[in-house]
Amino acid sequence: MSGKDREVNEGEKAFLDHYHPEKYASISITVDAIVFGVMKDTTDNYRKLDRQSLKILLVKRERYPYKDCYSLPGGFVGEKETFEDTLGRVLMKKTGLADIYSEQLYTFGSVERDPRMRIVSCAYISLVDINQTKIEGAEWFAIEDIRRMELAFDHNMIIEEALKRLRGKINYTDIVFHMMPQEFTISELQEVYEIILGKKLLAAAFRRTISEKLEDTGKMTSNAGHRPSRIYRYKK
Amino acid sequence: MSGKDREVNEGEKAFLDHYHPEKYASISITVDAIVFGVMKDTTDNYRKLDRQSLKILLVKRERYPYKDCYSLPGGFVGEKETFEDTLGRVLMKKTGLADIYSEQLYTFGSVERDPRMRIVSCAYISLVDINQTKIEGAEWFAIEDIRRMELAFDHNMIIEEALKRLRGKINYTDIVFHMMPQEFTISELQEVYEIILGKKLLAAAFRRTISEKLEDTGKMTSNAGHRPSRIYRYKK
DNA sequence: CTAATAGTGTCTATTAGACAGTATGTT
DNA sequence: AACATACTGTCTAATAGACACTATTAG
Repeated sequence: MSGKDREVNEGEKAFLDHYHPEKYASISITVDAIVFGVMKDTTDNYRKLDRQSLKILLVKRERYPYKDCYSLPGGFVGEKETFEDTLGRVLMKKTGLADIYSEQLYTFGSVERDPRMRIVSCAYISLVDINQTKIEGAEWFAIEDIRRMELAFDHNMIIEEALKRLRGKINYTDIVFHMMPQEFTISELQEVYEIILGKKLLAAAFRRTISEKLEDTGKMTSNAGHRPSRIYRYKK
Repeated sequence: MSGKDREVNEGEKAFLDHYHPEKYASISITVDAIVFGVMKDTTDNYRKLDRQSLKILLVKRERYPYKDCYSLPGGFVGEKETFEDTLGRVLMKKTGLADIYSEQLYTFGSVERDPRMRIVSCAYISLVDINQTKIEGAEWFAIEDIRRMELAFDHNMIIEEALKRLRGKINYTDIVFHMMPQEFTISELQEVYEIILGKKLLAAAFRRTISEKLEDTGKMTSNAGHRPSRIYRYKK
């Protein structure tokens, strides 16, 4: 039983007519997005595979506070706006992204996290296939580089929490595929798992377990300087 | 880099001096608690074990909106109050509980979830050992009964989400033990798992896997009308 | 003795880890 | 040929499911 379509009795109606929201605590809410993507870093050695790295989209703040610092893309939730609407609006405006996979991460509400006033951040994790998207106004940063930067607010901490969540979910969900290109090799996929989990996996075991989620495209890689690889897509 | 102790330059200082929070969107935040506990329902048959059931604490609303409806215990977050502080304050006031295990569940932010104004709910799951606590002002309800009730706001839905989270975490964390009495039998523990997972488990397998988390108290049950059971406590 | 639960033993099926060994492109 | 990667086969270890079997109490 929730909201709009509910029947309201006389007593409640009278109560609502005299309710003054202005007199309650003034806390603002922002939605911040941790947008993850996987990027290929091309190598010079013709024989070696391109290594991939996990990246996050950051924007440079144009205003105070933390002017000129990098931060997660985010913005204030409007009074008639759902978190998801805010997320979509903010991502479009600050990064140029539209319609990407997102899920709520956690809500950060410590009192002093923003110097302006009490601002609570509802953080969302978003995953994109970097190849399919054109970014405007934001830049991709590798996790290792971000760890050496001082981001605005508590955003360094938020990113670490996001990584933990990714790591926790990768083995019992199919979220990784939101970051993968349409077609990929098992080795590429394995490398993404390894980056997120922070450890090497055994190729044989990985192939066995992952293969049930994959569909053979019939294509093969070429000009790799070594044995070609089957190209797969995510099944279902 | 976050909040209070940060060095602030001249430009940012000037900006903050002229910042007026009042002119931004007015959204209120509540913290709502889903307090879970396990209760023994005594049987008449001297031979049968007492069955247990999973319960949630609800309070009857004394004010509009949803006056006289049952709802989750909750309350508004003060401007200088963390979510955890609000949670503690609200739980103490509405249920008499203090210092109980809690973790953030999810933040519910749909626009129409409260008829008064835009109110966002940051929901927390709390787990208590019912035997150790005295409840004042709230009542325990079995899940099955709650499913047949119409709770205030979107609280029915929030409870379902909380159950999903419990179910998801029970197998890779030790959270259940927050709901268990200090000492318990493996059968009792197994029943709690079964209630949360909504399915029967095989006793032999359950004993094997759970035993590493348990410590024998040396005590046994008695007067049970059947073979006595070892009594354990949670190890570590 | 019987009902009801406690607790063990064991066979099987499934899955993960380890790792050797084979396959196949490019230069 | 040699390098780098792709891919397969197989042995082993660990774990979960199934289920029969034994143990122990109160009445």
